[in-house]
Amino acid sequence: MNESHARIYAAIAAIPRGRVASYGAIAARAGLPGRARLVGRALGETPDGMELPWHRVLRSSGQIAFPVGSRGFREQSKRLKAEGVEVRNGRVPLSTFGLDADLDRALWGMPG
DNA sequence: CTACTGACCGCGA
DNA sequence: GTCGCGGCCAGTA
Repeated sequence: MNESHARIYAAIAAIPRGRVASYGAIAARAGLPGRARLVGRALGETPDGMELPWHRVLRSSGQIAFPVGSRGFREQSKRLKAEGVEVRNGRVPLSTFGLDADLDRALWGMPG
């Protein structure tokens, strides 16, 4: 656990229910542009017991990062559908469920 | 030190 | 839609 991880977790925790964000976007929101891989690593090291909407984090293509059919894949897919997010072939249409500019600003952007 | 790997990304063909 | 390539960087051998 370090500063970077803490900021990454905070950014993920801010994703609203029924919405998703990409690894790259989370990295950027955490003040770590270009460090998408670090986000993946941080998620893999999530402390036990920590509540985090990790299932709302996808690749920039909208694809679930886990191998199709794996435990993680099924779990993530299940959780997303459970909150109304459309998952087709392990992929989510970011144009519909991704954080658009307005919502993004309302969430993380600098409030006027 | 090099080499390889990994819940990634963007660009070009 | 597919491939390939370079970028990113922490961990491990």
